[in-house]
Amino acid sequence: MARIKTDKNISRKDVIVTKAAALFREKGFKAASMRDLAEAVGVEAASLYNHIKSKTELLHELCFSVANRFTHKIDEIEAEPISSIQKVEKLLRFHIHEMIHHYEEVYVSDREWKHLADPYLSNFQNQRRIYRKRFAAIIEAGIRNKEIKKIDAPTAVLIMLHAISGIESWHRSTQKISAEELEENMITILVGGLVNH
Amino acid sequence: MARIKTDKNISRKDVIVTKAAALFREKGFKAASMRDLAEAVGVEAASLYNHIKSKTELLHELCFSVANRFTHKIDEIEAEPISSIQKVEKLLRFHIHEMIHHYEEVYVSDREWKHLADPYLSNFQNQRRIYRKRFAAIIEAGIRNKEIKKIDAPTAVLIMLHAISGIESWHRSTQKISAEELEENMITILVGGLVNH
DNA sequence: TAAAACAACTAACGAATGTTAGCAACCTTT
DNA sequence: AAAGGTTGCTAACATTCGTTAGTTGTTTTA
Repeated sequence: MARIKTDKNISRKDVIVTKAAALFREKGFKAASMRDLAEAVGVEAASLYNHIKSKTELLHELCFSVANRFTHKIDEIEAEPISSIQKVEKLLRFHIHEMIHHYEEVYVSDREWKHLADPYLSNFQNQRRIYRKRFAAIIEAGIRNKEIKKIDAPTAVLIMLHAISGIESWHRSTQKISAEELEENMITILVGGLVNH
Repeated sequence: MARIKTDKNISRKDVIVTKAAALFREKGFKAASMRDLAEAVGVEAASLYNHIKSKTELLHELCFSVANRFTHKIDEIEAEPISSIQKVEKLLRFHIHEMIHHYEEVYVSDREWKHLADPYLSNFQNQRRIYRKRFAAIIEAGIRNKEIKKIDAPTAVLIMLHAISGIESWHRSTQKISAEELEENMITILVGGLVNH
């Protein structure tokens, strides 16, 4: 009976959630089976249920842990006494870091949230909608004081968020530029597309 | 026995493929069942097999019809005697049009190609890789003659392509700006992020 | 060291999935 | 109107799925 290996401060459930993120990212939530997950963890499928309630619970945990990180970050940035364009840049850099260093989680949260069930689904959609509105509000403030081009702010938000999800392809590519170069290139293009020249 | 309704020049198979695109977009390929599709078409599940070979065939058709359209377009644009930045803009506008007017197909091709089976999977990945290289080559030419900022071209391609897939959110939003405004905003931001000021 | 808790196992369940077989109804052509 | 092809139906299949029950082994607690 090979137990799930755990270090201190990392529960068996955490191990399962992490492996689930990798698996859901690779195959998609629906296509990834609990038997696949069990194999990745090194255990029988039924044994997983000593640690988790359901497959969907895994998705909840992933989606909301990511969503909460972004919500906290925008709380923080909104409060800072810096220009709008600096706020946008900070937010973008945070998105880029998250996408680089917590790839699997963020990716799953981004692509697989559709498979959440209510009430989680509605909650998640709400949280996302509000986040985007707050992001758009920062951009709109920047437009008002002429830091940023006259553009439709919600459209700009869409572009920014989706552009960053392109880091997915960077992860999968064989000839990667460094993470730092990637970040600087993205900032150059995206912020460059916003600022008023 | 209610037959699948067809107009002239549109086969029953076409009807099924179109409905499949909508369904795969809404639920994802794996989560959409043939019984769901049958219901959308107005027929029993087994009856679908008089017109198609398999569920996967539907995905092939969708993915490659989209991929081929993009390949043909880049063939066309490469041959035109215009500046690099104009080529980029033309390509972006084509992507935007496709994403606006053939939303379901394009979205499915973009998100669900992972569920293709070999040899289709490899073919598709190849076609995509080559397309992106050709796109990057256009950008690199623009960098060489100083039309475009010094940036990593493959990264720029990722940003452009993924940014455009953000139109997905525009489709789902209730308060839409017009398609024309959307297009102009996207071009402003994306081309603005590339050009050398 | 005995008892309690935790975490693994095997077996199986009911539901859902893609697909096939066999047959009936419809349409087109002759 | 007969014949043949097309398109639909019902029934069923083999798998796979998420999950539960019941049990055994292992670790922690007292």
